[in-house]
Amino acid sequence: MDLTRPMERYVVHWGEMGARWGVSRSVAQIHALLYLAPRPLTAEEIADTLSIARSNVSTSLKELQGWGLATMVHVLGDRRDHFETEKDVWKIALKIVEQRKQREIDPTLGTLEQCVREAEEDPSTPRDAAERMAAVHDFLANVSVWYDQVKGLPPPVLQKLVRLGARVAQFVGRKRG
Amino acid sequence: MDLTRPMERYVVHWGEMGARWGVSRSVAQIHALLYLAPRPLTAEEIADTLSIARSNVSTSLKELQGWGLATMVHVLGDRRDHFETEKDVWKIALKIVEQRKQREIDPTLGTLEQCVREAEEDPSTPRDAAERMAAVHDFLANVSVWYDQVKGLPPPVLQKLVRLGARVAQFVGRKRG
DNA sequence: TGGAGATTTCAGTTTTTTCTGAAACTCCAG
DNA sequence: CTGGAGTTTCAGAAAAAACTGAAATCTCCA
Repeated sequence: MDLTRPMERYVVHWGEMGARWGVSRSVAQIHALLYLAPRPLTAEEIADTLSIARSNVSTSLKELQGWGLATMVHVLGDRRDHFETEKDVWKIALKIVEQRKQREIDPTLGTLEQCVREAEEDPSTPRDAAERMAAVHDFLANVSVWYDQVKGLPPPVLQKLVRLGARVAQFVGRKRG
Repeated sequence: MDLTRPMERYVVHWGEMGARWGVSRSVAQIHALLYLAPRPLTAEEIADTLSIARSNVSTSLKELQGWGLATMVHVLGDRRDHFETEKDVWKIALKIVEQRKQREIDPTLGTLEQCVREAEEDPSTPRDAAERMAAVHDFLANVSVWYDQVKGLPPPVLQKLVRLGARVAQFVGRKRG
């Protein structure tokens, strides 16, 4: 696919961003490309457009599919696989958060629980340390539960909430005050 | 400093987590260590405890200070620098988010603005593509403004909001409905 | 002023991650 | 079957990131 200057810039920047957040450059670039593309692309088109190896595209697409950020589709009369991505930014964001939660936060909660339990049993671990670990655990658990509730809300409602911003705190304050 | 088994496990896990989120292992481990430590530690103690080079500790501490996650303090009668970290998990979280916003989101907003502007001027860039870039920009801008409002709320209020979870949406819905 | 303790810098090494290209595999039409 | 288009796998190359140790710098005090 042909990339105009601004599109290229977007894709490159998105690659950098991905890298800073623990996703490989290629994966992020491919996602950005699919996001801008007017139609599903084949792996080869992607490789050509971004100048990366065909095999790299294959691997990266698999990873994107694992994140739920790319889906394979077929075009009538074409034997090749084509790929596209969600275009709704809110849905994209929710998927990313969901995945990171599943892959990192949830396992961390498990580990922290064990740490806290062991720390409480172990007489040589200072009480303070155990309490601090517990504080981190509780924090993550709270945020996790919050997210599970919020993720179900339809994007427009989420948008409304975000637009309201801190004023939500006042609503809530009044309700309880 | 002596690390008991559970503490060691905590520190190691936190190191892994850091690595997955774009912070070097050492930096994350040092932060975890300072978080658990009962008193400010010297760079040398940190190096010994974590078995990493003294110079690495120096660099990492500087980075942590840059994030606002470690502060230098002095102990009476001791010439060496000692380091400690915030113990309130909410405050730690807010600092991290604040920094990532400043370092990554804000510059990204700038880039996206330019991309969108150029894309609108450039006749060879499809209208669709320009609109999609704009959608990402607007999304990030919204979240950014939201965060700026929310970060000022005192941690206890934030906690309350998180505990309320999705029910906040209903409050808001009723208020407007 | 000099020198010991403390810290930082930085060039080079090690480790980790990412990417490539060739080979292997799959699937289908002829 | 057989051939070719399409895709995946994987061992090794390349690139990027993290880490080390030695030397330079700083700082305080006798």
